[in-house]
Amino acid sequence: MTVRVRFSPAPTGYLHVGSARSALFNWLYARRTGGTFILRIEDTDTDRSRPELIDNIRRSLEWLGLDWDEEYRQSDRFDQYLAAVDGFLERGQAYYCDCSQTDVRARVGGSAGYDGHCRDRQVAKPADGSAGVVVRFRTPDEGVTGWDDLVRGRVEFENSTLEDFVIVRSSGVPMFHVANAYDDFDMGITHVVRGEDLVNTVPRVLLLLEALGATEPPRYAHLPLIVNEQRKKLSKRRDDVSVGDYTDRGYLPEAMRNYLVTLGWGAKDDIEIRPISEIIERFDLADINKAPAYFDTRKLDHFNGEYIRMLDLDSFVTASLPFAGDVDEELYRRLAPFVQERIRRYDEIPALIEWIVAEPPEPDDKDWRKVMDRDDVPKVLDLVLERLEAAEWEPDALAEAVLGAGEVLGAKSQLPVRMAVTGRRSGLPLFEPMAELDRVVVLERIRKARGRLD
RNA sequence: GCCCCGUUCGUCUAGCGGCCUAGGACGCUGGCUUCUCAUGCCAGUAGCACGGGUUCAAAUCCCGUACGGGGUACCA
Repeated sequence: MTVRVRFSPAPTGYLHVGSARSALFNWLYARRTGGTFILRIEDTDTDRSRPELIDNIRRSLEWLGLDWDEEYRQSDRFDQYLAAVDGFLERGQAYYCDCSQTDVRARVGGSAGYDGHCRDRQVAKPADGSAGVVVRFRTPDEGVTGWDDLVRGRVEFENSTLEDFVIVRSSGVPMFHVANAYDDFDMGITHVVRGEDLVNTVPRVLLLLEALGATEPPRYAHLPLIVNEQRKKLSKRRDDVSVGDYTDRGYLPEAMRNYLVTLGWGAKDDIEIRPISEIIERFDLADINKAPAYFDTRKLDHFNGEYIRMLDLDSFVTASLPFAGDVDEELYRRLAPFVQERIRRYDEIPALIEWIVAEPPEPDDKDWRKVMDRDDVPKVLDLVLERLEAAEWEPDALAEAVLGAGEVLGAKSQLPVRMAVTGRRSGLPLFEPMAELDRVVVLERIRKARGRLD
């Protein structure tokens, strides 16, 4: 049996990390088994779907390196779903219902559900354009519907807890459950891999599948949710989680993808950071955890730093240059080796190089005092100034001039000079970048700092 | 309320009855390397939610409790 899996986003928002993880696990399973990975846009909610978001979702998947083999859009297939529903209607598996939502709520009480009011009322098929009539699927009153979930084991629902749910809106547009069941059947989906928030839709889809004549439903694997620090499902509103946000902040797709894999799954040999090919070799749906996982950006940052340091110089320069701001490319290339081992995200770059390509930042008061409030600092700066006037303008000579001054005076000289020239007490190695600056600029910065000491 | 589910270091995970005085990773702490910071390397820190069973033996199996989560739409 050839594996066929699908990632089925609704285009109602940007692709967020939870959905990305679902897509990733589907993709991994397809690639692992030599199966087919399908992208199916579930845009049956015509009010909420935003066509322009489809492109964003596709781009985010591409960014993550998740390539798909087939693509469908449910809005292209409404006719087929409706034809299937006609079959249900003819066979008495579904019926028209003209109850308003407020009527239903009044009868059923505050809690949700439907009381089957129209089951046998023989509500007529509405004439075109008439509002207020939906199609409901007739669910069994007894028995249980269950399945063996690849992640969670046996899950069962009492059919009595399932109300006759709506499958076609009064607008005539089919709803999620039918579209989902029809497509999984029609497309020969063998495994449904998605978030745990969808478990309770399975019995409905299973019933629909049966009504459709499917003899063998797909296997289901429900992934544990990715949660925020409050242990709640990641939400687009509360949490800053769209994949695009991460590309903007300078994360590498490989790092993001690798980190996402560790949420709910772990390789048996304890190696977390590894090439995607090795992950594909080892991945299996049966090994996925049941418990929710917290999306820890600190660990993501660590992964990203590791991936940044794995890059060769050319790749690093090409990838990070757009984040570096207004810099000459050749100059940036010379600084890049020092930058590369110091950052975990590309958006940290500007702060590291601003003293070289522009002006140093205004020093932090505490840092300034910590470095400069020493009796020997004025003497040190004076001597450094004197030696720098005459020094050959290249890194080794600059180091000798500055560090030598310290030795002569028996004082620390690197930190005060760093503070004077870069405006900070930490950062890139001092002398190589300093040699990129003009002598007059460096001398002026040191004199200015020296002036503040009197 | 009703339905479904989860629980191994602060966090992510390995573990699927003996190899576990529970392993790895992030974080944190300390050390070495070093022009600062960072990288790299080394060391340390901290956990099987609780209570009953089953078994010669339980983190691993069963039951209960507690806590947590998901769902409960003419969203998906």
